Amino acid sequence: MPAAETASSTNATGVDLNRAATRLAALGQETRLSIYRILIRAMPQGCPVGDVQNRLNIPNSTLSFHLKKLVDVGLVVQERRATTLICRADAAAMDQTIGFLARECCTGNC
Amino acid sequence: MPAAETASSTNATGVDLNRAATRLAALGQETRLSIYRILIRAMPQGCPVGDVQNRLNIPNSTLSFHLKKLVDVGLVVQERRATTLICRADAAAMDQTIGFLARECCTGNC
DNA sequence: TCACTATATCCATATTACTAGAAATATGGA
DNA sequence: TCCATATTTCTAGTAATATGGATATAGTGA
Repeated sequence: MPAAETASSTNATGVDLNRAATRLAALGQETRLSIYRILIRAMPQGCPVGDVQNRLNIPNSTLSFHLKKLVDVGLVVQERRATTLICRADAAAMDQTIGFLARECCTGNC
Repeated sequence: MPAAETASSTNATGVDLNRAATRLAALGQETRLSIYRILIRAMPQGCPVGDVQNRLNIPNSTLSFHLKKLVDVGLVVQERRATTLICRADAAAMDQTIGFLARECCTGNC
């Protein structure tokens, strides 16, 4: 009898599940989704934090809070260039997440 | 000068943004992502609520809470068949959401 | 109508997330 | 070193979300 597919299972699928959920949750917030879209559109050069802030018109502390989440889950990477931080969307991370959703479609039954 | 891309903008993109964020947030929770994956794998026949519960081993109130969210955002549709409710993942809704993420890649700069 | 199964709602509680002002840190130039 | 700019961390208030037991509702067949 296979183990129940609980959210807390610790096998490989559980790890994938956790990572996918964490990333989807990161994108599931309007401000962060807005940030992410700006970075997607700015690929592959990336975009400085300050420019993102100017586009969104939000306090820097709020932006930093959300940006950190995107970086923490691996959807965004940052690179210092002098005093500015360039942010870039990590396309591979997104592909991985989308892949997790689409993979194994229609393979089980109830 | 274009309007700032705030989360609360009310143009078409803002509506799309809100819907995408809401759906991604719905999937960004391990239990709900588990539910959704079960339904993806059970396509196109779908899966009764009770079977989902047996697979996940969670209280029915908790399952109902999460299932409702997935239905509310349009990712899952339900169809009554006698006393059981058949749940089905709505592939079009998912495509729409993924499309929102991927669309207009690399078209802007900072 | 009654009983049975399937599912949802109500409620209380615990946890986590969002926001933004203020202060702190980091980097490079004068 | 001192300054200016860029960005983060701290902090606290507020709001939203998750969980699960108890209870209610809906549908079906006897």
